[in-house]
Amino acid sequence: MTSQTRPSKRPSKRVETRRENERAILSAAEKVFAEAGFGGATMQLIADMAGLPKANLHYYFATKEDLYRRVVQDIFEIWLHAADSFDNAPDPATGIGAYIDAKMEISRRHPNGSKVWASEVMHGAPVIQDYLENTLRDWTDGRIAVIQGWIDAGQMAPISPRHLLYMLWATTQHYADFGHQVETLNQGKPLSGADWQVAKQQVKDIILRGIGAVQGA
Amino acid sequence: MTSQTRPSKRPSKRVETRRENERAILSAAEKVFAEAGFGGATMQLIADMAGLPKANLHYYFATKEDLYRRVVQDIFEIWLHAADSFDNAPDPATGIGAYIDAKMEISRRHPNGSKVWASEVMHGAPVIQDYLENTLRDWTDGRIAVIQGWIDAGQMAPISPRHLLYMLWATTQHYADFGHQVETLNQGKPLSGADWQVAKQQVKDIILRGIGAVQGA
DNA sequence: ACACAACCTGACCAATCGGTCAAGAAAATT
DNA sequence: AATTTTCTTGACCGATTGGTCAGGTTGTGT
Repeated sequence: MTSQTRPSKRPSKRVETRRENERAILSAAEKVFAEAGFGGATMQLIADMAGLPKANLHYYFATKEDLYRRVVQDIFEIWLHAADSFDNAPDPATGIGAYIDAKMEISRRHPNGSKVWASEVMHGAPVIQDYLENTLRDWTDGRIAVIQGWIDAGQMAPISPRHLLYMLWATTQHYADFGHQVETLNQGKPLSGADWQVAKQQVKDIILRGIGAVQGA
Repeated sequence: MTSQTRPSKRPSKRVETRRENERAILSAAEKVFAEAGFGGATMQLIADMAGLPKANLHYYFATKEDLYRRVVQDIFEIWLHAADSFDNAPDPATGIGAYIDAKMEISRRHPNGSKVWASEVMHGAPVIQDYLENTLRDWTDGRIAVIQGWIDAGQMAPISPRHLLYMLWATTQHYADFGHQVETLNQGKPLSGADWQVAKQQVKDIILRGIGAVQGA
């Protein structure tokens, strides 16, 4: 009974430590990669921030690129799942509005992840090109179909769904990727809760009005 | 008469060579910095691309950081002057429309510069923080006043001028910074002239409609 | 033609990087 | 308690980097 034959029982100290260390490393790596870029980041800096000796990082992640890949993949998951609110929406105002909310919240809560993602794409997506060509392309095609459905149903103006998606991505991610610029122009202070509320509302207002989104079925 | 006492005459071979070399270096540097980031870029790679020995780079630009600073500053100038079309516009549709056109054209013609700028800001603006705090802040305040004037004159909806600017920056720069993603989702082919036309028109349509821009005085 | 300044560059260097490894510590298994 | 497995870490290494420098070349003014 004291043994851990049942996997649902309290995890062994080994497993727990491993999970903690991996989380500490990934968290530190996300921050360092976001602040310095892949080329500017050093394993030593990540190790220091994670509170572990450098050699220990290489025990959990064989190479710098492996570690980086994990960070990018984790972000991609979050990024992709933000669109769950997109589906099953009765009308564009609800669906797109919820998507904007979700993506703005990601920019607010995961600014470092957003930056890593942006950096990866900007440099030609060296490690996640296959994700772009498969997962993201499929995802995009699906949402385009949904938007086109709304257009066909006369629930919004006949715009290009694809470019609308780009617009949503750009506008929401700007608050993370260019957060430093936004902060500098905000007297050097981070956006307050109220500021975020205004930003979020304004993005929704302008875009939803811009595409002539109709509320209700 | 054969001498070059008059500065307006044909420049000496020395001056000409210097200008050519500097331009070659800056052009190569922009590309390499955009593709690899500051940390990932190497002086050797820039030198190879510029067709010069590495030591020669250090003759024209003392350090890697000096070279990088010049690249960023040059971009900033272009970026800033895109707003000339903004001023003296009779109404929001004309002014903002022209600004969108100008910035979309920059994304199309100077994608590398855009990426370098984005990368610089994303990493906390280590070399152009003072530009952000002074030049850009003044510039921004000025345009905010212009937009507020339009709002007060009832020529557009009462939105937050500041967040509108962020939206314009984000949407237009997306086509440069995330150009690789856009291209991947476009069957892996670069946007055609027609594609750019559609993108440009759509950004203008949605935003101008979104802010309730009124044409004419 | 001469002298001076500007420009060019191969060879070189100290510093830093990602990654390795062997030897030991800690935990799990028997 | 013994043994095996997993984890930890300081010391180390080859490779690459930004930057230097001495000596040569080229252009310019006199």
